[in-house]
This record gives sequence, structure tokens and C-alpha cells, in this order.
Amino acid sequence: MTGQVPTEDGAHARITTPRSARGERTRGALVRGAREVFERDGYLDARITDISKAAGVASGSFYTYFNNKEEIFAAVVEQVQEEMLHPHLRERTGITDAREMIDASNREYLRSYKQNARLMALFEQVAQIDPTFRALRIQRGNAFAQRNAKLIRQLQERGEADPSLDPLVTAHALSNMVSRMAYMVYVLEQRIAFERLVGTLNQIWINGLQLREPGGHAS
Amino acid sequence: MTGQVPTEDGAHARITTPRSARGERTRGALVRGAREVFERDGYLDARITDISKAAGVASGSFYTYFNNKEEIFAAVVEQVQEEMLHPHLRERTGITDAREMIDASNREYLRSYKQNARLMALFEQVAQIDPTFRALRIQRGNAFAQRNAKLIRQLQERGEADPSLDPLVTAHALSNMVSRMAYMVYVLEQRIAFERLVGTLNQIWINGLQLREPGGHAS
Amino acid sequence: MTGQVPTEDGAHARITTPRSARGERTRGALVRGAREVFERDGYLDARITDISKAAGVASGSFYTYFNNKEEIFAAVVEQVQEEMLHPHLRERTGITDAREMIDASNREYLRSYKQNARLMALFEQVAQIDPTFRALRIQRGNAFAQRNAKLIRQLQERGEADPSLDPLVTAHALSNMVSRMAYMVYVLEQRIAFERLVGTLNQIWINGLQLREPGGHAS
Amino acid sequence: MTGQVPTEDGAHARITTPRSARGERTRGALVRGAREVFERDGYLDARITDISKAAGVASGSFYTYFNNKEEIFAAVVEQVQEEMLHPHLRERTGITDAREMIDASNREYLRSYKQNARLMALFEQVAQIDPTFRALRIQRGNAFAQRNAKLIRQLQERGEADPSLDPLVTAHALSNMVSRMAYMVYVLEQRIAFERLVGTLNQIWINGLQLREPGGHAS
DNA sequence: GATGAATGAGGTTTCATTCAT
DNA sequence: AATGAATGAAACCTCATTCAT
Repeated sequence: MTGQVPTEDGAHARITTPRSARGERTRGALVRGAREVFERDGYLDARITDISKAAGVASGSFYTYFNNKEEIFAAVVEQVQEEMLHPHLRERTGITDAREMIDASNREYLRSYKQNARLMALFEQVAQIDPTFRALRIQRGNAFAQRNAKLIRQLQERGEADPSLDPLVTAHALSNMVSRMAYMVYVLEQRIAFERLVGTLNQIWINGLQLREPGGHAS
Repeated sequence: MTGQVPTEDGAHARITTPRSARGERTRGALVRGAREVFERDGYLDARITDISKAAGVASGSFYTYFNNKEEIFAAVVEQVQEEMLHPHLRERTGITDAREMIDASNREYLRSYKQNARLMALFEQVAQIDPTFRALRIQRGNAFAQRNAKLIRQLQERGEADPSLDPLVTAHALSNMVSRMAYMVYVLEQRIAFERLVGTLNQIWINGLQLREPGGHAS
Repeated sequence: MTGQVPTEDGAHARITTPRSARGERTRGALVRGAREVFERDGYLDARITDISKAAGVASGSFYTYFNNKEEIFAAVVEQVQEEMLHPHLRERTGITDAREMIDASNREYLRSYKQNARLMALFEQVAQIDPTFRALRIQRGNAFAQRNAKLIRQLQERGEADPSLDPLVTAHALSNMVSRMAYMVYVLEQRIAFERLVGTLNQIWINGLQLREPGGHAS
Repeated sequence: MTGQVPTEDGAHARITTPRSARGERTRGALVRGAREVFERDGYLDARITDISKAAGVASGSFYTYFNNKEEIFAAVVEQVQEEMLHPHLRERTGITDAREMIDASNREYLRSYKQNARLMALFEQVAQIDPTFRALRIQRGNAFAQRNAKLIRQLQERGEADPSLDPLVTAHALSNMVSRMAYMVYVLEQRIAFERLVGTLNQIWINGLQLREPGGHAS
């Protein structure tokens, strides 16, 4: 009746948004505990009991703030996103040259992926398991690809990129290539030196798009 | 861990390799049933009971041939591989031109992926869940990349491909790009027309490698 | 268990009889909330949390005034009884004729039952569940039957009622008949028109007792 | 897929109708255990664990045959009904006189109720709690009343019963009177001697209906 | 007194695995 | 070998009750 969180099913919505400082602390401990357990045991093997234990609260307290594993996982994701929130690259660095932009973008992505490999593995796993989270990922991937497709189109219009490429498909393909390589190297632990990885991926982007000097004449 | 009886696979030696024709039939039914259930319910939600039911045998019979879900999944994979076993492309078609080879290879891969989308989704899922199967995939990916890396090296030596690219990393990157796009389109059902997909991916391979005419002079 | 403080009811002496006006208000809100929840959800599904919520007080406040669901139910019953407390029929109306009395009494009972059907259903339910409340009902039923038995005996002595009937058993039987019909019609919602119901029940009373004109001569 | 019991929701119908003798034995033990526990602890306090324990089977075995407490209760009811199934009174005894029929019928009903008091208490309780079972009771009550109403109508037509009574309402009322008295005496344990009880109730039926000699002239 | 979060016992349910026939 | 019922170890989840603020 009173300001309850709008949950999916609207059933007997029992979960609470913490009103007191103490509640805030407990909820926080649970999210932290969940992250710890998820990273350690994986999504499937994480038991709610263990999360509560890791948070140092009674098992029942979990249900004060979350209805199930899925929900607390969403909270972990949210928390991680806030953590990772940097100002956007271009805005920060003012890069305009396409090559530099590609390098900066790939470099930053791979660095961050490497840094949070455990978490990325987890996200990858959950996307395979939970439809809700999978949908979220698709959405993000699409938004990202759309942005990149626009950049590619601009380059094509300026005569700086291969005009025969479909911008959207290309954007998807190149992004997927990078993210999959990040997964391969940092989650599956196939050892490739960072610089070699970035360098090769950059080169494939540049070659793939047939990037030319802004002037327009080939090197 | 200590002094295991030297059985076939080191397990607790209970499963039987069917000797009789009847046994062969039962085992076959189980594998077929498993595939059906896996494709329908996904790996996680597939219950051994359901597999037995789908196979039309008693639940207990499962354990005559397999020890657990993982093992029967392996059997499904094996069966599928036999099915998909075509004679290798080059051997079959005798293609030698790199561009043609890329097209033939991507085209065949995507066609087959589309054809078996359900199964591919399943494999993707299980690779996220089961370490054994994950290792298998890594191994295959590596073998495949190694083969492609060798081809790339040959092209570079003949002056037909960008010599600055790391052959192995490039091979991994381009393969991952294709397989990930296949996943995106045929499992996640992001609609992209087949020809546009193949065409764009081919072009990125060609551009990415900076493939030149066998003659050796740039366009 | 040992050496209990001699409190009002011998319980573990925690509940408070409100001293302040604020306390009075809170207690009242709880009883009102309980009634609402009991009528809505039934006794079994009424959760103490819900009662507190319906009362607009914190869940913990419940225990300031009551120890458990049973106790607050008793409070609801008490409150309802006060509400329903009419001056007694005869005293109010001065009826002395047996037939008129039967009609007035049945009519009033059924009217009130219909009016408070939800509550009556609740009482019926709780009587099935809670021994304390069940005992209370038995007691009331007996008191009521005893009163009626006395009237029947008087009628028999005056030659106005069948002398072969056991007054107490008859009193119970006829009362039970009426209350059970009320339950059937207004709780179980078996549609019978009010007047037909009252009329038939009156007639069975009259026939059952073989009521004769006060004068004493048979019909 | 194969001959499953048609359950209400048809979901993942997991319960089994025993195919083997052993299964039959286990199911039987569960129903017997349930009856024992229900009679001992009441419906509400009966835990599925206890039922399994009383049946001497593992807790999980319960779910081989039943999905929940409600279902096994239904099985108990069914079993009891089979037990109580006597050939119908009239058919058995060939009674045609209304008075004798009333006596025989009430006598038999009360005898049986007394005999199975614990069970009847249980049924009464569950009817208050479980809508499914409540509906069943209503249905039965209606069927029974309809039969009796027909008899009353016949008597009225033959001039042997008070023609002013509504047959259906009267039938309900008199039946409810008897069943409620049975409840009062044998469940609530209000001591009334059997013969006095039957005698008084018979008399109220006879008086209530104003039963006359078949010949038609009053006594 | 009021608050609302924390507690944890207790019951339910699932299903991989075993085993007697 | 096949059968299908029995087993019991987990996990989950609820909510009456307590308690620090």
C-alpha cells in the first residue's frame, strides 16, 4: 500500500527499500556479499543462504530486500555499473581522429574487462541463463552498435571508410570481435599480451574499415 | 584421488558399454531423448527423469549408460558431430583462391549455424556452465585458429596479406567475429538477412587481412 | 514456568493496557485493522504484519498490546459484541405470545446474521480452529439453550407445548437448526428468500413444539 | 504423457498412480498415515513430514503420490467413504412408513457419526478451511435435501404432512438440525444420551412435518 | 510508546541417485 | 538389462517474535 517498489508481478510485494540507515547498511552488505559469492561460486552455485552468510546477516534478512537470486543479481549489476561509470571517452579526451579513437576505445574496453574479468565472466554466464538479463545485454549491444554505425556512416560519407560495408552489421561485427577476444583472453585465460591484443584488434578495425587519412589519399 | 582402479575413464566404473543389440537400442533412445529435452528445456532445466521419459525408458535405465547429465550431454555432442561431419571444404571443392575460400567457409559455417541454431544455443549455454565442455571448446577454437593462422602466414609470405598482423591473434579475432555474429543473429534472433551478413563478414575478413590479388601488386 | 509474577492473566506479562490517550488510539487502530484483515483474508491467512499495516502502525507495535493473533481476535469479538448489544427482545418489545416471540427472535437473528455474514463466517471458522474460542461458543450456546429450555418447560406446563419433548435437547435442536440455516444461506450463499426462510423456520418451531393457543384447546 | 491422473492444473503433473504392488502398498500406507495424523493433530497442524513418518516412508515419497496436503486429504475422504458405504437404508430394510423411516435414518446417521466422531470433526474443520472441500459438502447437502424435499412433497400430496411448509427449505432445516446436533454431541462432547437424542430429533421431525397417520385422521 | 529491521526455526518441495524385483 | 518406486540431502521461503534506536 505504501510506496512499495514497483516489482514485476505486483503480487504480495514484500520487499522493502531501506528507510533507515541500518537498513541501508544491511542491504549494502547483502549486495556486497552477493558479489563476493557470485564471483567465487558462479551464479548457479550461489545459494541465498551463502549470500546472507557472506553479508553477516540472518538468512531471512535476504528477503527483506530481495525476492530471489535474480533480483539481487540485478542489484549487483547496478552497483557495478555505477562503479565503472567514467565520463565518456571522447568527451573526456577530445579525440577526433578515427584511428586514435579506435585505439582509445579498444584499449579502455580491454583494460576494464581485464580488471573485472571475474565479473565479466559472471555477466556472460548469467546472460546465458536468465532471459531478463539476456534481454538487457541485447539492448545494450544494439545501442552501442547503433552509435558506432553512425560513426562509420560519417566516415564513409567523408570518403574515409570503405563505402561497400553495411555500417550497422559492421559495427556489430567489430564490437563482437573485440568483446569476444576479451572474453577469450581474460575469462578463458588464453594468454595474449595486452599490447599485441590491442594492436591487432586496432589494425583489424582500421583495415576492416579501410580507414584512409582524412585528406583522402591513401598512405 | 588415490590409487584409482584403472577403468576406462577413471570414474567409479559403473556404466556399461552396451553389448547387446537391446542395449544399443536403449542407449540410442536415451541420446535421442536427451537431445530433444536439451533443445526444448535447455541444459539446466533438463531433468534426467525427463530424458528417460522422452526416451521411453524407465528412469533407472539412464544410469546403465551414463552417470550424470554431463555425460549424456557429451554423447549428444558426439552424435551431433558425426551428423555434421562433411568432408572438409577445400578437399571437397578444391578452392584455392583466398577470397573464395573465405566466402565458402563463412557461408557454410553460417548456414550450418542457422540450421542448428537450437543446438548451437545449447552448446553456448553449456560452455558457460560446464568446465569440461568449456575446455573442449577452447581446444577446438585453438585448433581451428591455428589452422587459419597458418593460412594467414602463408598469405603474408606471399605478399598477399597485411604483414603487420599477428597471424594467430588475427585468426582468433576473425573467427570469433563470425561465430559471435552467428550467435547474435540465429540464437538471439537479431534479424539480419543472410546475404548481407555473409557479405559484410567476408568483406571485413578481406579488408582486415588486406588481401591482394595473387599477382602481388596492390589495387 | 516457575514462580510467575502474578499478573492479570498469568501470561508472561508483557502486554500493556493502554494508559495514555495515544496508547488507546493505537490499540483501537489495531483492533479495527484486525477486523478488516480477518474479514478480508480469513483467520488463517491473516498475518500479524498485515494487521499492523492495516492499522497504520509499525509491526512491532502489535506486541505492545497483544501477544498473538488469538488475543487480538478476542478483542475483535469483544468489540463486535458491544456493537451488537441491543436491549433484549422481550424487554424491548414486551412480546409475550410464544408465536410472536419465535418470529421476532428468528427474524432478528437472521437479519443480524445476514447483516454481519462476513463476521459470522469468521467466527464459525475460528471456532473450528481455536479451542479457546470454541469453548466460548459452547458456553454461549448452552446459556442460550438453557433460557429457551426454560420457556419450553413453561409452555409444556401450561399445556401449550408437546409435553413429550425434552426441553433442553429441543431447545438446542431448534436453535442449531436456525443458526445452521443462517450459515447455509448467508455464508455459503445458498439463495433462499428471507421471508421464506423465516416463515419456514418459524413454522417448524411452532409445529415442532406443537404450540397451541394459550387457551389450551387443540386446533 | 502416459496415463497421468487428470489433476486440476495439468501443470507438470508429476504424481503417479501406483502401477506396482509395492507402489500400492506405499500409497496405502500414506493414506493410512495421513488419516492417523489428521485425526491426531487436526488438518492445520498436520505436517507432510509427519504423514510420511507415520506411513513409515521417506519424506520425498509423499510427492510420488500427492502434490500437497489437500490432495492426500481428498484421498482420506474417499477411503472413508468407501468404508462407510452401506447399502441404502430403505433398500435394505424395505421401510415405507414415514415415522419408521425417519427413525431409521436419524438413528443410523447418529450412530455412524458417533462412531466416526474424530473424522467428522476433521471434515467439519476442513470444510471451514478448504474451498474445494467446502464446495463438495454443499453439493452433497443439496443432493440430500433434494431427495428429502421430494419425500416431503409426496407426503404433503397425500395429506400426511403440513402443506404450508416449503419442502426444500424444510428438508434443509431438518437435516441441518440433525447434523448440527450430532456435531454438538459427538464432536463438542455435550453429553446427551443417544436414545434421548434420537427420540427428541425424531419427534421434532414428526411434529415439524405434522405427520399424520396414512389414513389421514389425526391422532 | 513507536518504529521497522533482524532473526531463525520450521515447513515445503525437488530430483539425482539407488535398489529391490 | 529394465523397471519404477524409494530415498533423503539440499534449498527455498515465510512470518511470528524480538530488539536496538
